[in-house]
Amino acid sequence: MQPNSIYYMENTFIRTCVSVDCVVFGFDKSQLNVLLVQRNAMSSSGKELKLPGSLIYQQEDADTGAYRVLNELTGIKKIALRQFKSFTSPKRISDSDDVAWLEATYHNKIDRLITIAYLSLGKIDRKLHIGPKYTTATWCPVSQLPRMPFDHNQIVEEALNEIRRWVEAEPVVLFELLPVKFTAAELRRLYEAIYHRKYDIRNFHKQILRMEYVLPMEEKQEHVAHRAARYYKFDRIIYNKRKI
Amino acid sequence: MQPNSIYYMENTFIRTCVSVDCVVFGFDKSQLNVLLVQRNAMSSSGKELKLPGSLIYQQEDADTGAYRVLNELTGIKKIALRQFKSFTSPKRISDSDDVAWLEATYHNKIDRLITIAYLSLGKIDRKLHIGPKYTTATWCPVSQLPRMPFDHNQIVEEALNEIRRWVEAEPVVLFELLPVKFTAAELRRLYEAIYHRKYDIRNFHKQILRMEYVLPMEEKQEHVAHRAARYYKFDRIIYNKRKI
DNA sequence: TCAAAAGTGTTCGATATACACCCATGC
DNA sequence: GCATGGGTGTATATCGAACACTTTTGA
Repeated sequence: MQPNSIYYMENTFIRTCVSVDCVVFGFDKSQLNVLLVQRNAMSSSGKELKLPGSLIYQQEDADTGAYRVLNELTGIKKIALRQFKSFTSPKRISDSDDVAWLEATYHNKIDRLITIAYLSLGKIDRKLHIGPKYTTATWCPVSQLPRMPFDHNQIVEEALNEIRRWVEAEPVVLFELLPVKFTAAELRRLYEAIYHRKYDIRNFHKQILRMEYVLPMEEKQEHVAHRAARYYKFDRIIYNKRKI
Repeated sequence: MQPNSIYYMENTFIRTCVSVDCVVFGFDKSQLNVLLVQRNAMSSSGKELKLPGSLIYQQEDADTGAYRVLNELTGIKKIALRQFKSFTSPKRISDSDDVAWLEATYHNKIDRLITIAYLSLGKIDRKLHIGPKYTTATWCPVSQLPRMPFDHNQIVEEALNEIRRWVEAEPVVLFELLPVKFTAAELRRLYEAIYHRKYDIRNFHKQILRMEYVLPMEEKQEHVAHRAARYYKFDRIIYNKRKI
């Protein structure tokens, strides 16, 4: 029996901590932003911003942990959330700064850590009620993300793909990213940000007409230096009645 | 500070084992089947069949663990595999039979276990080279699944949704489920099994024409008690060249 | 009066759906 | 010759893409 056979390794099954990390997207005029938190400045690596996350507790499942993280961060109780991938590489905590930060934060020696990544969406103008764990939270445009600890940059990359699948399965989530009343151009720019392509304005108006749960309002923009745009609103009742 | 506040709980972050469980689908004439293994008969619960799976090792990521499980089970080295969801509820190992089986199998007290579920596809007529861990493996029609341990029934349910997403993203996986040469009717019945709906025969032929990587062959069925059907084959080169 | 963005219609090709009859083979 | 399943074509609706000009408003 060789030392590296599977039989030799049977007594080294991992026992590991498990964390959740949340990629919360917001939308601001023309681009997607990610909500990042500041980790206590004790690093020389310059990686001060990271995804909000937490180890999960003994009696907690991952969904509950993710809700807890977002609630501590934003004060929001009800928020749509979607697990999208686990990240399990043994190398994901190889950076010594990251190891040191983990041990300082959780008062435990942590040799392995897997994380379950969640996707969520928020309105960017909502006030954040930041809990005691983090000092600041920042919306950061996805095109200008800093280098982050662990594999958080990769997690955001994959979240950007997942958001399309989510929108296709449940278009309602789009309207989590927009104000209650929004213009056709705002909705179009949101699609453009998510799908990373341009949409023809005329065709897009037809597309809105087909979304029977997006209702035109009488109200229009005011004090804009061009023809005022009509506002639309999302109708949840019609949305829930639609057949798919 | 209340005993049940998050601060109190900070010293009870989980350290847990992590497993992978693989849902391997096969296709047989008209329905999807799942590859199940027999767990050593020591239970009174009647839950003898389960998804193939394993705890993962200290230096192994989950993908590697899933490849290892399938390789031990089938002897196949190269197999398409897709992580699709983690299952983390503390209650998923509440059944006492399941707890006892875990401890007998892994020689460890296991109080919590999260699993990362994988989806894979195999040809149902392939000979299985079953490794030492399990005695038998069985293809079980998804319509006749037994009650299985842990949350394995739920995992299969979710895999049945995931397979559609996978097929849409990478249609190549369909042909993992079919023999090298197959008839239009076989491909159609595979779609019907995956999408759980009927397809019109004439329209389906047009759909095959549009799949430029599905080539008609000269060869036809022989010794069938009806008009012989043409065989088709999947052309991987054309498939890889296609623009999406 | 100008700059800036809003709003609007038609055409084309591709795709999805509905639908009914003849063909080849083994028994 | 008959039962069984294989193979074929047309018509309609919907959808996505391409494309240019007029309208409204504040500065």
